[in-house]
Amino acid sequence: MGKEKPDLVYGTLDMLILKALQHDPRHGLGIADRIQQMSKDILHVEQGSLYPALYRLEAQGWIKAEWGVSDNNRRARYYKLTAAGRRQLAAEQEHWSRITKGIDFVLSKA
Amino acid sequence: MGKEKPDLVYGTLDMLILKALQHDPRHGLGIADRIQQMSKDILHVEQGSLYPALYRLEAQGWIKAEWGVSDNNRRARYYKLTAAGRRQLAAEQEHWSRITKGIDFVLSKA
DNA sequence: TTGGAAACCTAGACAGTCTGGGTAACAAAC
DNA sequence: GTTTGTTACCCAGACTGTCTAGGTTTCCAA
Repeated sequence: MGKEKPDLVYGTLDMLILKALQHDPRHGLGIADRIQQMSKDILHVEQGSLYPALYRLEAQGWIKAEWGVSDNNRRARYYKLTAAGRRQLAAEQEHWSRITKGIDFVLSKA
Repeated sequence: MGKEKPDLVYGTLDMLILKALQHDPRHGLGIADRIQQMSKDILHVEQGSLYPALYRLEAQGWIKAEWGVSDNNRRARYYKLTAAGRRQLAAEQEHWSRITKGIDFVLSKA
């Protein structure tokens, strides 16, 4: 009943998507599934967050899209990481680890 | 030049404020200073984020305000944690650690 | 008496997420 | 061969939290 907190941290989705594409290209729902799986089912990505994020990332030139066919024989848009995307991923990880370190300093005060 | 990433993670401010009030009451700017200091200067809280957050927290009944006088002899609004606020802090820390664990699972994949 | 700093406050813009819709295409069941 | 379910994509609108950029009042020091 209570309003549950989201299972995502605002502002981290772009980073997670880039990470999910690190090795192979994937289509939208495949990316969401992969994030959920990699996070051991802790994180969950809604479609209404996913697609806007993908457009953002594509507009920034961090991923590139191409139409293809999914395992289930349906048309699907495959995204793959660009070189700039790789750099961006590194930068975002860097930033994330820095800030979470700050938060953890605060939280760990007795 | 480049648009710097914020030195705060969206959605964590409430938790940080509650944490900063854990032991003693403090006034607004004092809370911001304390967060910055506890985080070893990694985090920084803007006034335009701080005050709205304080009203939110007060409206939720997690903190309680009282007018007082600051060290510098200026009038200041001192906030202190309520019992509900303490519970809330615990819940938010729990949630934070759960979600960041998920994110770290994702990021740590080779 | 002017200036700076401490402390508070607010409006408006903005970004990212979520809810809740929707379409199209294929597969399987009947 | 039509219905039903699933996969995959898409979008509008609401909402939340943060930031920018203003502002006021009060105190202290030059």
